[in-house]
Amino acid sequence: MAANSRLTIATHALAWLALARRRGQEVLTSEQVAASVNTNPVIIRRSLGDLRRAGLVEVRHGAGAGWSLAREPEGITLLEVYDAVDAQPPFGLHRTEPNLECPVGHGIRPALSGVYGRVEQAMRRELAETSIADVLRETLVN
Amino acid sequence: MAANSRLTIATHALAWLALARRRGQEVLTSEQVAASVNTNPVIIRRSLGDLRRAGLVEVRHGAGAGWSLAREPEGITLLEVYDAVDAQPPFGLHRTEPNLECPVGHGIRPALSGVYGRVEQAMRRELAETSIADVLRETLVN
DNA sequence: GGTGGGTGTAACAGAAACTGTTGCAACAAC
DNA sequence: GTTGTTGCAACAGTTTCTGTTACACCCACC
Repeated sequence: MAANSRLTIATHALAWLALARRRGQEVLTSEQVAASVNTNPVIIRRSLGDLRRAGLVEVRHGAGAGWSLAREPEGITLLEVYDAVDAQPPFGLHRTEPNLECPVGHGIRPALSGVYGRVEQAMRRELAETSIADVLRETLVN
Repeated sequence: MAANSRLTIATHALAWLALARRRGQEVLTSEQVAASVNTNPVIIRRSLGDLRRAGLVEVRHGAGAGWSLAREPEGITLLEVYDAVDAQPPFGLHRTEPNLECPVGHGIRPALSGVYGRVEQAMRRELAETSIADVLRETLVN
């Protein structure tokens, strides 16, 4: 599968909004964000639409419209962004149901669900450690 | 993308090999494994081929051929299986290069690589905590 | 109250990845 | 040799994501 870049696009957009705000430009259009990410404005609207539904950004319509952060960048963690864009989980179970008459086929799905759940929890703990402000700081030193 | 089920298929095959061995049947054919996973034998050969290259299973050719574990199931961790099947990493960077003239576009890829690396390390630590024997034990209580 | 710049969303094309399938060469026990 | 099995290439089908076009809707501003 194509590597999932949704979290990357959304984080990029948020970091750019945070930097623009620090520079005094509160509102950016999807076209301005798209110019930094180097993609189509519709991709940005889809991504920022997810973030708006999660309460991370706000949108203004009409003339002079555009997007702005709904919260301080220090308070937005990558875990919230991850949940907002609902990227696919790292591992999937069997696509077709295994043979339930085999003892392994019968019990392996709940067993793996437990392992995969712990893995995802570890991932989430790590994502919660980093904020948009952290990403922006790291970005600007490069 | 379709959820990645490679780790699931490989782990299922290993658990089944471990159980069969405990029952006195050292060697299984790809068709016997496929019957438990409920898929095509070629899928199993591809998966077990990855595990063979990683030294986790052994194969015998000719008549009476088939697959067997190369190590004790207690000593095979899901991290080794994960590395053997090289599933895709959970997050991808931008598909097209961002605008390098924008300060965010310029520095965000190394910044995100750092975060994503820490997330993957957390995932790997968790995968290393579980062995095939653990999975089999959990499987048989369900 | 128009007007114009921008968002919201549907529809569709293209690319990429994975699964599943068929077919056949290679191989080794018997 | 015969037979059962792996190794692998080639291809179709499905799914998912990205990218693109098109158009309705919205609202600050004149």
